[in-house]
Amino acid sequence: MARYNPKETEPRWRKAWSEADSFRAEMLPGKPKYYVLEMFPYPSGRLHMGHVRNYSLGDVIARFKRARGFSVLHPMGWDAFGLPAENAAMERGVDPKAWTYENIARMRDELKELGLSIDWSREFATCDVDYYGQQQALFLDLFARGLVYRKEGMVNWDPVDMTVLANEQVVDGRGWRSGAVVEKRKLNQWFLRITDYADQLTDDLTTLDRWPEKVRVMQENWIGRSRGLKFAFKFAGEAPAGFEDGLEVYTTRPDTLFGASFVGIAADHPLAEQAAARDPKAAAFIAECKKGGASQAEIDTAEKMGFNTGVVVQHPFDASRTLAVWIANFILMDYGTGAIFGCPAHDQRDLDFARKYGLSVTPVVLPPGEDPATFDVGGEAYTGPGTIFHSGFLDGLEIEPAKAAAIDRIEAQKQGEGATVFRLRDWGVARQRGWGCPIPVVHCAKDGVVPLPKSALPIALPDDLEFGKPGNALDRHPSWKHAACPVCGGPATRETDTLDTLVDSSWYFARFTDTKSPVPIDKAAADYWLPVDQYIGGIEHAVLHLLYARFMTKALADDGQVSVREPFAGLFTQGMVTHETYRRQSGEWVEPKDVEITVEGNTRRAKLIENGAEVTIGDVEKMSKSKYNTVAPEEIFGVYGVDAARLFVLSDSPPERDTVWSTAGVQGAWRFVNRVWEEFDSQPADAAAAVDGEAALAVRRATHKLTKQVTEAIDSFRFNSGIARLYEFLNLLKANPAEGASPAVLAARREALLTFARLIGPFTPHLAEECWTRVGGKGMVVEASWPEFDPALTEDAVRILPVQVNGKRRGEISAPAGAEPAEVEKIVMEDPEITRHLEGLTIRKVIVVKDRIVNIVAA
RNA sequence: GCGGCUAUGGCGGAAUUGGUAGACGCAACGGUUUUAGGUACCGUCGGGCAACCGUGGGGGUUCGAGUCCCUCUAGCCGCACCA
Repeated sequence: MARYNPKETEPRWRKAWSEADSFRAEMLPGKPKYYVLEMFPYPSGRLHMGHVRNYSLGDVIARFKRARGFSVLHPMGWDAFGLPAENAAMERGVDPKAWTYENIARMRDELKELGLSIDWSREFATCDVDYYGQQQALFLDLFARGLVYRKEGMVNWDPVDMTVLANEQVVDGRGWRSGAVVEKRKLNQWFLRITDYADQLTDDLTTLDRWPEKVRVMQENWIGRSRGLKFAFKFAGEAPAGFEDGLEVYTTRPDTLFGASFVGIAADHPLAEQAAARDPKAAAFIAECKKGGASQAEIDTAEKMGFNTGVVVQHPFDASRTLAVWIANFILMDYGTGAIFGCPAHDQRDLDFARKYGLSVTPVVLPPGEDPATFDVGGEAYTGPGTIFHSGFLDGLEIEPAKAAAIDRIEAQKQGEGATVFRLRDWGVARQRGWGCPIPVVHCAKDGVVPLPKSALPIALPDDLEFGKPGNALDRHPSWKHAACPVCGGPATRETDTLDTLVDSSWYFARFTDTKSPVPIDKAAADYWLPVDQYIGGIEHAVLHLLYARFMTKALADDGQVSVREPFAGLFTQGMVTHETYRRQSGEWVEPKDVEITVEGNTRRAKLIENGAEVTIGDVEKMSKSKYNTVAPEEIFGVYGVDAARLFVLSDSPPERDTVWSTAGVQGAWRFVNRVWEEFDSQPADAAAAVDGEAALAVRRATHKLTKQVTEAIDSFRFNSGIARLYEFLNLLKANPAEGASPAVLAARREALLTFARLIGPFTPHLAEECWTRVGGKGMVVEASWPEFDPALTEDAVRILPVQVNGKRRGEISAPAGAEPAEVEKIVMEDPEITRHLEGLTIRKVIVVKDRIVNIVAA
């Protein structure tokens, strides 16, 4: 009996699938479709364990759905524009394009080695001129619909990457890739009107019932819809220049308007700038405010500070009441109108501010049960429910009706109106980079910004960009930017900004439905395949990519290019692959492969293989090059084969959780692979057909039960549980070996093995084929249908029922499946082991849960 | 601060969704094979001598709770002076 040899079998089966073109996706009208997509990789050049896990997860679903009769689309491509290529170019003087395509070639080989059921005929990279040319067409379509605009505005500038970033790409005040502290700069920028879709993007979250709750919540918070009132205060004296219509504020608590004691404006509010112009003290205060950091810790500890501008406004409901306008450091210019009214009694920040500057604090919401004569908020603002008081026409109302009444009154006075405000800002998409999709417009001295006609597309990147120094290589190219204006024919300058790479990934899933289409999206193909039925990727894209893709889909739907309004019907966010970290005594990181672990009792120790030096075992962390805790997939493939590696990453933890890579773990998977092969190899290929007898029936029942369990486990993303059932079943087969078995058992085993080979197909596809062939399966597993189970055979004929007395387990009995309570009770009462515990007790009640359990209540 | 999630043996995790807690794997321990073993195979494996006790702590509902309710604690993730 030969040991299983993955080095020989695995490439052979991959070749067989490839030759049979097994994974080509086809539009078959009579068949249900299923589109499985994993987030496409950035071609860094090396496959890591995170990729192995991500693509193995998707492959399980793809192979499973294919076997279940779906026409499956499971494509692969490359998110290939972006800064790493430019950095490599700058550091090593290589050409970004050549560097990227070399990386793609290497990673393609590694991915193919994983044995994924991918339709490689649909492969593309976002840096293919065909793809980004189509993206330029799409950009022009959005432009024509008024969803693209240019605006001079404050933008996030990453001084290291030397480019603008979207709000979503700034994390804790730092660039998401470079980690550099982001600066504010005033630039002329390209924006997509994602805020036009803010309502839909919020509302439609409720339709995404196969998305993780967590991601929906994160998106909802990011969009940050709030409903309230926008209105303008009239000035008590003469209105400052530019404020003839008053000072506009936004509030979600119009019900507390009578509790207002001041008006606050942001330090960069135009009115504050006016104050600074005439008063050096105001200017100094504003400068002080701007110094404050944006980090979490700094905001938490920042004290409320204010500066009274001397400007005074009138209360909208009582012109005799006036409110001073303060510049305050806790008000943000880019939310709402950059100005608020302060109601200290019912807002903690306003209260802190009022206490510091001795402003009045008037409660206007009376908590239930409080005495209006004595109620006082003290040091803590009251934000709970209650009845409005001290508030003129609002007195006696509850909060919600009071909000409505206040809005009605303001609207009647023509001072403002109910308003919805979003935290979401428009998406700044221009990047000052040379390795990206050029924006297809020109700047003409006579005609201004002119979009190019589609006939001019693609606007290809020049091949001789010079990336040796920082900054935009396109901008400094000697000739590329010179173009003719399509309107007047005169000389014009090409836009040298390129599109954010997140634009590339916001529609690639639609392009996969027809990668050869002469227009961006082939409507028929998109209508057949979209939406993506199961999308799989990391949680880190919960807001960025997933929000942009949703926006793009809605925009394209409104443009008639797709029919769906949501791109991803199901989303699964998988956990990371982690590993222990190791350090020398000197503090330097050490790679796992250089470390030997020894175990004494419950204590694990590590030392260097090289010289036995003591190594400190650190935390388990995400595999990363900087922590030296990576394990190279190709080395694992070389030792244990691809199937063992796939099996381990799928079996160890539930897919949504982080999984800890361990050599011992993959060895366990490897043992399973070998045990499976042994079992198939020991089965005579020509077993008899007769299937009866007790032992044979037991094997058959177990087979059908297994089929049911594995099917359900895959359907519900509980791959680790499904694999555990497969392990269990193998143990059972070993207990009923082929050697010396009756013809009936041999036949039952044959059925079991043919089923087993198909059930392991999604997890260990190569092993599945080898096993299937060994016991005479017809064709290949990838062509075979998923095994069906007979519900009648998934249940045991005889049930072991635990018997409890007063909730404590006192024994067990055997009863036929489906036995009636009376019948079961009779068996129980004949069991001396159980009745022993009932001596001297009176039976009050006997609870029999059919096929489950018996509980006797006695006293 | 707000929102979300999690807590089960030495470890990763199961538990038919209210019905035998600890499946399956890893580690450990014992054994067999082997010239040898960081191989393979077989066995043991929550705690306790036992009655019993055990799913982060406390309380509750129930014949019965890892699962439902209340409460507390710890940890993780996301967001945030958002008006």
